[in-house]
Amino acid sequence: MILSIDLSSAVPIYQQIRDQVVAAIAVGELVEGSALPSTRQLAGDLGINFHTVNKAYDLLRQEGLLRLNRKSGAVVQRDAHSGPPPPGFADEWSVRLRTLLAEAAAQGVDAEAVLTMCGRVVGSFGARLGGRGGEPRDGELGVEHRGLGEPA
Amino acid sequence: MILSIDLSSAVPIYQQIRDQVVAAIAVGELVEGSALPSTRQLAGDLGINFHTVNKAYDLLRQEGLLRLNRKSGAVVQRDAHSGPPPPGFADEWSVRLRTLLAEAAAQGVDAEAVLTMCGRVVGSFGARLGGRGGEPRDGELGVEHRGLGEPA
DNA sequence: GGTCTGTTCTATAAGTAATAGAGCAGATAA
DNA sequence: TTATCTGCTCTATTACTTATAGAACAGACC
Repeated sequence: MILSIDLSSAVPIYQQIRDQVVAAIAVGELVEGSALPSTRQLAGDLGINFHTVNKAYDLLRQEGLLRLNRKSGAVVQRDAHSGPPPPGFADEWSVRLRTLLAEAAAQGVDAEAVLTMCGRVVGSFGARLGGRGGEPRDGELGVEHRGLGEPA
Repeated sequence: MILSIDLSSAVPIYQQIRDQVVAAIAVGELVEGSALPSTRQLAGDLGINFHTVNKAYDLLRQEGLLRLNRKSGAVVQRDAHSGPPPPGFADEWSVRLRTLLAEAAAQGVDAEAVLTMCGRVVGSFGARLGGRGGEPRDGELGVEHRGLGEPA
């Protein structure tokens, strides 16, 4: 998994981290049991403060996607195959879905195109099924910078 | 169109207003040419500051959905039938779509269910086609409060 | 003991969200 | 002309968020 952050983005850093971990779980790059690097480690690799990583991990824990403890560090707690979503998730999520799809509709993207894009995205998630990937069981996260990063 | 805001929500008020105008355009409740109430009028009806409404309208103008001028006030500039989306919109939008769909996938919503929900939402937008609604051409916005609103 | 982990506290600087009041320019109607 | 409406701009304040930083604690591991 390659984690990249964009310091010049309007999206907060902690949210960029969260979004990318969520995407990695959706794709199958991270599965239940996968270990993530420690907050200080990842912060050092990304060149940011460890409190920012802490915030991202804490958010992921609140969403039920991460398990944190002193013993084993940060471990993925659930993935697409860990069972049904928590109660109430679908309702809350579909509200946001409606808002996002409405934006495309208002801007003139026709219904067919919208559903085609949805299908393509969802299809890209299932791509890694069956194999469970090449033992992605360790916190080997690549690091990539965009924006204000020095070339080091 | 009924505009309701939730003062206790984590979503900023100006964004709630924006989202609901976008949704109204997607559904067909507002079409190209529809007039919206003035900033001060809507602010008064909602019991909020007119600068907050101003911010929402300004956002909608930046997105190309609203036209603002001293003469005619706030007027919807485009809807689903006003032609193709502006260049670059689809790219930027699909990034957000991927993030949102990934969240559902990671939480265990299966691909089929996700696409079903997408289809249902998109279908609800096309519901008002053909008729163009019952002349929704005036700033007759209902107002509804949730959260900390006094019963007045 | 030393080092790693998550966790918690305080603190600061910069930015955002929402409030408020005042005023200007142009268009409209009494 | 006067009065009122409109969008628009300016300053200002309060509260919250974002990201930084340093310090410390408890538990696990070698």
